[in-house]
Amino acid sequence: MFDLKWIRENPEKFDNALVKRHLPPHSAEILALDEDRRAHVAKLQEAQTRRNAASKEIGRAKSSGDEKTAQALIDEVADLKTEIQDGEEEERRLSEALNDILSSLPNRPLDDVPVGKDEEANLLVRQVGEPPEFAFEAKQHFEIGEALGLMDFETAAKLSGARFVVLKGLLARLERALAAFMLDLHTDEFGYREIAPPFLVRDATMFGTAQLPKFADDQFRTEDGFWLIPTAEVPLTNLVRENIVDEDELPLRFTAYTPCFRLEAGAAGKDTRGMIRQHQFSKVELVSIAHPDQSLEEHERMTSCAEEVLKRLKLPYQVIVLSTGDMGFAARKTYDIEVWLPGQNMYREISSCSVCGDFQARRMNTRFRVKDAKDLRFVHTLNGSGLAVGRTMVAILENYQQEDGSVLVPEILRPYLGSAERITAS
RNA sequence: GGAUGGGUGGCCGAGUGGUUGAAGGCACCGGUCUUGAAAACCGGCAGGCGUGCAAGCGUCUCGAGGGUUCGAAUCCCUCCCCAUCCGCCA
Repeated sequence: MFDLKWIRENPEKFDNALVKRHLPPHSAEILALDEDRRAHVAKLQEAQTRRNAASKEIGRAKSSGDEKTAQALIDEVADLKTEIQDGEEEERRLSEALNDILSSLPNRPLDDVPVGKDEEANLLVRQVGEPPEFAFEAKQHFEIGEALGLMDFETAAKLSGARFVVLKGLLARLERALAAFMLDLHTDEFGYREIAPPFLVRDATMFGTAQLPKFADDQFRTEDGFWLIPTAEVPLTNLVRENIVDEDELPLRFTAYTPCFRLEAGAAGKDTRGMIRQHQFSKVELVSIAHPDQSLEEHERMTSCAEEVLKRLKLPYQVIVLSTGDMGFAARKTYDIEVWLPGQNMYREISSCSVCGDFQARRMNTRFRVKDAKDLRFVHTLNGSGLAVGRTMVAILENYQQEDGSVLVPEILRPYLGSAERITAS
């Protein structure tokens, strides 16, 4: 969502941002609507002013017993009434039209975001860790998991169809261990507050983080009108919807371990095998509600918090900055963290950390009161995966695989797995 | 699913047709007092939109929309949301 006043003053910047996102310019259309709307508002308010003045006079006339003057004024006001009603309706219509456009346009990329058509234009920021060398041919995670008898896609298909998995034994426990490890790290060391949020939310919540109205087709919806969250970003960010928060409690940092549900409507044929792309996966999410002056700094910090998970798991990864063509709708800038997958011989996304500026805050109407001034400003919001648990498991299986088909447990996870050092066929 | 009661400013909470955009309290801001702080006292303090260089002016908003009325937070209708009790249930 955008600030109309800002668009009025910076139409060319606004359009440039859209062009960077490979969308046609919209400022002319928006400003025409806006101008129309303001003209109507002015006219409407004028009529309202006259009505209000007349109403007051009616009160005075009546109380002084001047029925004749009162009646004349009443007749005058009756005419104004239809004018006002028509004006209100027109104003509502124009405001809605304006809102429909504004809420369907993506956020403006920051200036330092590489401009490009798609992921080809993403830029490498840094690489950390060395891909492991194997004396044998590295397998993909699903080969490893299935051979261990702990990862079962066939049974999952029986239960739920494609893009689901059943994990068993130590792999099921590994999922829980990873979540616990990540949450402990983010809460104990990085100051995030652990939240256990609802996984079903309503329209307004999905609108707040901008899944709605544009991406309804990517979401699961219950018959009762609830949406299954596609990420904990949705409930965590909306924790402060319609709130006025204290300036000195910023930044608010939240983390949650939740399942995420995605229709993957546009991903037919992509990553059909294995756990990479599922309708349901779990993720530990990080969300910050930040002061506008500190949101960029917070973005770097959040990214480093997510990276720390991979460092401690000793998984090699790289950080890239997404190009304007690859960035999500609400983001102004996004770092993706990609983990090395020996079985695929490539880096794959395991985390995405975005700073959204005031884009979501405007949709949620989340503000803070400026100290020593009484004006209200929109907060900035950020979100990042810290990390996607399923893909982290994939990375562990592939990076820690052994020639005999077993998988070593990263040291830091062993306390969470009953001291198990190795996952073997059961 | 059945039955009630509710939705008012950052928060609590008065207010059932006529300067009520809304008492009072809390919080917050400024000041007096104090060595400093607290307390006490005095003063300020809703948001959106429009207009204006600005001071300001206008307008809308008491969950949302519609209606009655010269006039609605207050009356009527529809919808949304919340709470409590009963039933069911982890």
